[in-house]
Amino acid sequence: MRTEAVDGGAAAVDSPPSSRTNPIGGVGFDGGGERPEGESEGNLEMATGLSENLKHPNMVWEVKTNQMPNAVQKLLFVVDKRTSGMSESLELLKCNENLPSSPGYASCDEHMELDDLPELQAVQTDSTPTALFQLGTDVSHQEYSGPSWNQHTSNNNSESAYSCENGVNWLTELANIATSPQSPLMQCSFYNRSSPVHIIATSKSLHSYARPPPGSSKSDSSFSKHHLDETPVRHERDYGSDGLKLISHEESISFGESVLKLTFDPGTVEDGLLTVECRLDHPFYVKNKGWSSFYPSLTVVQHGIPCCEMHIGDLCLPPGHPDAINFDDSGVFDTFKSYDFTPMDSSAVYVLSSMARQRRASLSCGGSGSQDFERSECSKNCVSDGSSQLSSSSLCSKAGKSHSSGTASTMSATSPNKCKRPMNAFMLFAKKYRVEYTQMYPGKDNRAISVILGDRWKKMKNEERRMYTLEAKALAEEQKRLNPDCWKRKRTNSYIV
DNA sequence: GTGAATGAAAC
DNA sequence: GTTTCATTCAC
Repeated sequence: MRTEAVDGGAAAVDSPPSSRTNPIGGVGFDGGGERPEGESEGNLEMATGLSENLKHPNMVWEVKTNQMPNAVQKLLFVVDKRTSGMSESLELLKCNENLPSSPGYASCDEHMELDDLPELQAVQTDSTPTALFQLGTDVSHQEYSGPSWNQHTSNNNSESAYSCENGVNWLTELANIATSPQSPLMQCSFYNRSSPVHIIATSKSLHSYARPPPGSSKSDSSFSKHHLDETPVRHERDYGSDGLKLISHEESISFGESVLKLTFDPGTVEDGLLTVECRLDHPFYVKNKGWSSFYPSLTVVQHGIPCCEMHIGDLCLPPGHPDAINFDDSGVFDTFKSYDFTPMDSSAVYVLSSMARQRRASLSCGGSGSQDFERSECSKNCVSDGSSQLSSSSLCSKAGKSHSSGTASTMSATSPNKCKRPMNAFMLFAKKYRVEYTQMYPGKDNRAISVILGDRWKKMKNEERRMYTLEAKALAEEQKRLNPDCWKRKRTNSYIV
């Protein structure tokens, strides 16, 4: 499979005849060759090819199977920016990795209650393989009559409701496009959707294929046929009904980038385990926690999605999952109130923050509109997330934890103007591994753990530290923007009224 | 409240 | 160059 830009400022997902294209989303599995002995686990790897600027990664889907580990299919999602007006705004479309709980889905969660988003509709699916996805600046999604990105969409979608009028705000149009039924971002009904989710959704077949074959090993063609013949719905129907339980994670370097290798347990014996590679900042929707990632602060900066910290045992849900819908993540969404994004941000973050602002205005909840107040709200929301044991985004961290420590929780109501310094790279590392080390060395005092952590930190290679440094920088930049005085050194008692 | 680590930023 | 403070929690 290949993806390439086409003329007219369009992004296209082209599926050559020879590719074993997964009909639901344009990611295909190349099931060729024999499965290496001893491997019983499906291995679906996804990687996002990052451009030099992390903010604007080219999305590269990479699919491997155990049957043919050396055969890697890459899907590069490129947006042609030649067309005027195709600002960075559209880049969000290529930044979405579209995992079941990918950033793109944030905008399509019914429970997000985005007042200004088009109403979501159940997406019908059919089995027709998708050949092309195209977005043009002058053709709004509802007008597009060519081969549909998502042919699993309902024909009776309320397209007319989203009609683009002259002079419509580009961002609004973008939002419409991004949230249209045809948009890959909107394939959010887990059981119906295509795209990323497909990664997991269709992995059932991959898994089944990866399992020890009932008889002789399956051939490439059989796998291919199996894939093409079955509709996504059939794949997804009984897949992940209870979510995917995260059972292990590790960080590794892939294509020069730090990636997370996650292993999920679908919960059914026949499905085996699912191994996925994704970016460090990839958010997942976790049962009873909401959006979560291993690097919440990176996620909020990269995708604008405040997250809780993800842990082993977390149950990842697709946004369309009933449990996901029932989870009240309004607090997470309200976090967007904290960000004062400008059109210069030109990202999904800006779009979402704008929506959040509109929503806030419509709700007219009153109270201070100051950032500080909102940050307090943010903290409160994070803390109020009782199901989340650990911190939410570091930007929205435990500042509001309000335990007795007077110095640490100075962002409380008593000193609303005080914000906490963002963590540096080591602190992020320490926070992440302190628990692990504490368990590893039971009985060790926390100070001793700190020594071990410091020692470990010094021994780490630069590339290993890089992810933390990156996250720390992102945090610092964000904090500077939101609170330039954050690093102001304490003048004794001066900030305590 | 202290301490133990590291690092960024203010003094 | 020095100081402060981010996290964490037993003490």
